[in-house]
Amino acid sequence: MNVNEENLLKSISNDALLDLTQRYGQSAFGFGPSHGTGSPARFPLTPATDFISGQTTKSNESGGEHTSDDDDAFDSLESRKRGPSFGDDKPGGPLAKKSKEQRSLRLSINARERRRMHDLNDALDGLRAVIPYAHSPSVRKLSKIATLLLAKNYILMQAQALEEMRRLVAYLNQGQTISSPIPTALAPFGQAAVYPFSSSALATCAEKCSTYSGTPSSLFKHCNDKP
DNA sequence: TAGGCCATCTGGTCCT
DNA sequence: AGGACCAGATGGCCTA
Repeated sequence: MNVNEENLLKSISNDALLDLTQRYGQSAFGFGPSHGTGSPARFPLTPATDFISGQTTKSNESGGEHTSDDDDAFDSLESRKRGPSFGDDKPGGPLAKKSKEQRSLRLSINARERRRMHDLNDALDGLRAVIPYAHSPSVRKLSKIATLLLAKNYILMQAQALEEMRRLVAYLNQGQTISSPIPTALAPFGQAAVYPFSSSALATCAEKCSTYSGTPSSLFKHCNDKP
């Protein structure tokens, strides 16, 4: 992990997300209509390096293009692709000095580790799939750290929205038992003077973000504001 | 060209 | 003993 990522982790709630949004587009956390078809990518990618080509050219991208059945073959293939310092199957390489059994064991361990990392990447892909950000061919795939940080914030945001809804339901129930039902025209969204929360507070972060058209930095400030 | 991100290898540690 | 997990090292690819 590099210094920037450490800083991101230390300041997840504000600066980190600011940074991530700036890097991954203002439609990060964009809901509804903007989801996938929203604002243009903040990463002006050339056609040759867009998301699609990135997937195809990056042979080791998560998702795994090989199964565990061909691990051994893949192992030596990857070793060849990686270059001289990974001489596990080359004369003079680390494994060359070891016995055949040790080498076999090492290759087996490597394959297992590779499989484990592929599983981890599959899980991260699954997480990316449910995180609301611009899933667009022209937008770079979220990095691992960005995926985790955005997922965390998304969960916090959903929890906040849920809490708002609970408070709203509690308020409505209270109003029905104590006084007459609230007329439709006086629905909470239009009754800041009566309803304990402001209309802006009623709109969940998700709703706010879905209609937001400002800069990413102010978007996340917006979402982090307490009602 | 530097920096970010990634996949892989590797050795160590812990757990079953 | 074998497998899972982890962190460090390394090199490749891509972008600004």
